[in-house]
Amino acid sequence: MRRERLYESLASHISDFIEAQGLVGGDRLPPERQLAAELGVSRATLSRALAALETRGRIEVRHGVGALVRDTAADPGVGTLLPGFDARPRTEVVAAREAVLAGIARAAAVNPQTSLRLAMLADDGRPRSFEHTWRCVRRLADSALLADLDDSLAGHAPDPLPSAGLQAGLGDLADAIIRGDAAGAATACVGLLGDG
Amino acid sequence: MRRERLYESLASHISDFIEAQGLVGGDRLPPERQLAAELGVSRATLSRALAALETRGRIEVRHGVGALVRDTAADPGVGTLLPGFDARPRTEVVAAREAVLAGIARAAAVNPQTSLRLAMLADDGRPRSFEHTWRCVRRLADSALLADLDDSLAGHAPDPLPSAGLQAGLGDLADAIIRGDAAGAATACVGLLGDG
DNA sequence: AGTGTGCCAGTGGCTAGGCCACCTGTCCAC
DNA sequence: GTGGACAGGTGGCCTAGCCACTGGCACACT
Repeated sequence: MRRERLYESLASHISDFIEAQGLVGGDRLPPERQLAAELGVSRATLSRALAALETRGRIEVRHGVGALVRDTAADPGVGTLLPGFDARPRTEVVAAREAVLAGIARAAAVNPQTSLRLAMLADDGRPRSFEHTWRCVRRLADSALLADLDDSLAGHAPDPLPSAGLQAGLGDLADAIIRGDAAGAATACVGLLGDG
Repeated sequence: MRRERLYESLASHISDFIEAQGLVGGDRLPPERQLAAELGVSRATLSRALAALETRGRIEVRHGVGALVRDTAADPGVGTLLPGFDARPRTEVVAAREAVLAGIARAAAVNPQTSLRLAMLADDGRPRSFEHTWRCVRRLADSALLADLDDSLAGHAPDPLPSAGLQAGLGDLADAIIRGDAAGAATACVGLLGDG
């Protein structure tokens, strides 16, 4: 029943604009002054709309640079599963899941069991997948509670898309766990879900 | 380390203000014009800070009425999502809370805001308490979700008792955060709750 | 007395224009 | 080649103001 605020509907509009233009991670939106003129709103209002999109994790606004589209696996609708999570700023959910990932990695690194470590090694020539690696790490960590927390947060801070950076990160993670380096394993998880 | 935006630090400040004034659900904040004048910022910036607090669920802003404090108890939080903590092995709960602690410490270390760091320094001669230090760190981390997770787990992996080891650990934690060393801050949290 | 109606003061929403801080590329001196 | 100065473009923030919405009040009417 509450009237929608202009900058809120603007945020949706810009999100559609990103989609329509086929912009992907790293691409830049037009400058605020230009975009405001094109959309027929003041720069202040447009800026608030961009801020709203930033808390949703859709873009990243950098002083002196511009508004950058963030690479995100689109997962509309999952928010209804766990009401409350979707109201949280996306950066918080990402930080929380990364904290859980780090905890799982730490637990996996201190587990003396060795057989599972082998399954984590990269197949010859084939790139490491997040899903496969992570499944092995979770089993090695052997904590149902941490795994549940991971699942709860996964829908809202989803698995990262394959990329060169992800490959390197997964490699660091696997190496640290095989070495039994708990601190290194935890550190390797930071940034794994996307540059938060 | 990204410079913090004024309206973001303002949001934290106002959140503290709500706490300090003892405002509860339904209470009204001062009008924007007055609050902006008292805080020495423009009304536009203050309004953006209020918008940020609204997306965090801390307040609700109504056109023609004002900014109303929201009852945080009404938010079921994460605790209800993961029932049956008591049934989990204690080691798992401890590991999970330590993971959350590490995530909070990491977030605190990368927060460019400096004023809160000073409050974390040990009082002359008096031992550092876990409660006080941790309260400062959580504030610095500025993540409602991680704080909720911490609260949910705290009842089952309670705060540690004062000891020489705890003193050293808290010192390491504070030093790392003041240095802005995220990895060090996270590592300092391991073992803090006692090797249960 | 009860009821409805219009008004109005106070509130947030939004605009306009401007100055400043920040980033990045370029160009020049070394 | 390398490092520093510089300029253009960008977002951050401010001042000043008008508009839209809400809620309570006085006033009329029943």
